[in-house]
Amino acid sequence: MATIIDVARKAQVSPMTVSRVINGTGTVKEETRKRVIEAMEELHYYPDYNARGLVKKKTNLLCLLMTDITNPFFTTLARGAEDQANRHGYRLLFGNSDECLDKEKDYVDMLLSTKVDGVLIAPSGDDSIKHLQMLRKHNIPFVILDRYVPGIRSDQILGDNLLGSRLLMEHLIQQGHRSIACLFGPQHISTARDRLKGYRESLLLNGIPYDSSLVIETDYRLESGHFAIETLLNRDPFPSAILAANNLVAIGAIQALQRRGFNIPEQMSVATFDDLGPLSILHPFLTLVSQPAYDFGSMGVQLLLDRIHGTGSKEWRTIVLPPQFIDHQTSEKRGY
Amino acid sequence: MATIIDVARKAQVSPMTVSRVINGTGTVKEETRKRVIEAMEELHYYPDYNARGLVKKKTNLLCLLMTDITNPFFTTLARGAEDQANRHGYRLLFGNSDECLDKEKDYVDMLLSTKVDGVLIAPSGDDSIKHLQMLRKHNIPFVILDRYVPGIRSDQILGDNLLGSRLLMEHLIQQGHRSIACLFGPQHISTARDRLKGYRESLLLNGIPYDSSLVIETDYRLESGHFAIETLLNRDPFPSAILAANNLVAIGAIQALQRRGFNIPEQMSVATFDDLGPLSILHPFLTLVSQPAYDFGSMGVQLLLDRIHGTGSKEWRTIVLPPQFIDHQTSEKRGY
DNA sequence: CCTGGTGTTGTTAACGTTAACAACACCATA
DNA sequence: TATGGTGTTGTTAACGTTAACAACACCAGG
Repeated sequence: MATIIDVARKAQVSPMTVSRVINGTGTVKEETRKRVIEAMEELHYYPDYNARGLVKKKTNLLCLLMTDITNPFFTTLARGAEDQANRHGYRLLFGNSDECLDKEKDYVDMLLSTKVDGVLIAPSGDDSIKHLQMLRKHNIPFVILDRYVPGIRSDQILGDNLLGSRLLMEHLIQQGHRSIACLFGPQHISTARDRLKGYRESLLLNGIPYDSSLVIETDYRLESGHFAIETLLNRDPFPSAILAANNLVAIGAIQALQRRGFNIPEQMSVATFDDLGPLSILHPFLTLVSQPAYDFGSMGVQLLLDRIHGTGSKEWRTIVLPPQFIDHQTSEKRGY
Repeated sequence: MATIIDVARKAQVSPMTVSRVINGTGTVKEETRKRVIEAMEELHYYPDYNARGLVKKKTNLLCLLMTDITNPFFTTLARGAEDQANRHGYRLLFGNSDECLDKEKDYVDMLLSTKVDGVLIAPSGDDSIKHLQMLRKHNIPFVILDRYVPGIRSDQILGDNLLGSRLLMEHLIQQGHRSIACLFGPQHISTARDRLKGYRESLLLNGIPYDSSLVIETDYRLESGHFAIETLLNRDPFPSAILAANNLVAIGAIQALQRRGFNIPEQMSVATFDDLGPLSILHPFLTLVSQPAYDFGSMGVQLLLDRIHGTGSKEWRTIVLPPQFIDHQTSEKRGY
């Protein structure tokens, strides 16, 4: 509750001198500095970041806007971002768009009023371009994470989903699978497009015909994994392996299969993307390519700060982080 | 970049009139209101929350300070808090103390400068009392989540860990286990104390002698689950069941056991606390009591807002949310 | 003794917003 | 026609901080 003026009065100096002590700017006699510090401590003084931001036009606030905090990929990413931001004296606001364009818009509006210094965003989909253009118009630097958005250039940190998809398919095919279902994700999301593309390319490369009755759309949520299995069960042929759009769809699918009495992985191999938190360490069901989520966050902040401070390259930078192949059935790990 | 003054000029009114339109306070002629709104849109005007906060002494910012964002319990809790905060027009800042008192202190300092309206905190332990007293001294309302702190009174949302522990023990004992190990958590954390207490009481109630060689300390982290198993293996007797301090310790223990060739759950039953995200849906290894994490967050925000607005009771309120017993081995769910 | 630099401190105004009050027009009523 | 209420708008000052500049003391060098 004490202000810089209270401190100044107590230390018998002007507020400006106190400000200099706080910020380490200008020169202050050692004796005066001591008096000021003493006064600050006695009054339990904390500078007001908002007032400071008002005059400095800089809030030291970043925002990380994600599509789903409860997804382990994003929580780990968030940790990376948080650590890196704090290390550089920035605070980090979290937002959750829930894969929903409208919620994303609400957050962007809020950010414009909060006057954040920069934004890390995992876009909800291609239509997010509106929001990105809005940020750009207001001169708020941003870094795109995980999903690229056609039509906008910016700094971005992406995974290689095409390669990831191919790795999983090669693995399945190598294991002898020829009838592989693909539960693909929403096509307005770049990761889902690339993963589907990888599926088709791998089939082609291995001379396996594309069978549209094995290919089913999902929405990246657990429930759509259930539905996909129901649909699949009514079709012919029934596959021996599944490439799932993402981790949640994979879980949903496995759960539905188990309910129907299938043994996993004996009667059905399941491969998918992104890790699933601590439990996956000991899970024998899944083969997956994971992404270095922590690095997504920490490098994202790094790129963003470079842009904010004008350090680093003037060009837009795209960093592609390599997928890591993990077969939980054999505990085999390989980097690419 | 446009300010309220730019809008005022464009709409040919005073800034105050614009302010009235924005906030819906006072009276403004319909025709004027239209002109103002038009001007705001043309200029892409967004009010500056910081400037507003400065004069209103209210930031509409809350903070949720947790011990570990990557723990599914807290991410779900975070979702509950976020949804509830947004519903009431509040923004939510997230913080991660990493079970570390110093990091917690840094966050509290930061919050005092950020002038948040209120704080939700899952304390790192009993020593957090310093930080809570600091908040209180600065008149920042707070709600304690998950772990109580002896010596401080406040609004709080807690689980019933004593009951939870008993439920798990009853279950194990009912299944015929007599030699049950306890991997207990840090004793400066209330949840760990209560869980250990439940262990001892259940033994007593069932006439099973307490054997200190079956009781091992952990630090709530995955690795300490490993170490605990190593220690256990060198001791006599070897248990047939384990009560693990929390979800991560349980995973660590299971992993270590599997490496040693143990079949889970045939050769060892494992019971623990809190859910583990989507994967646990299909995990056959664990028996656990989970807590309604989403409600922790959403009710916490509710309590906090009541306190901030002065609505609700003057008395400190403690809400104890009941544990839910889940046996993933049988998919049995029971509420208590 | 003057000059000019250096070190130290203070003054003023501004950042964008809103609270409190003032002012004025308009209308109905006595 | 005077009175007073109501509806609408504007003016001033304040929130807590810092940038830009001003001011002054002190000392070395000519």
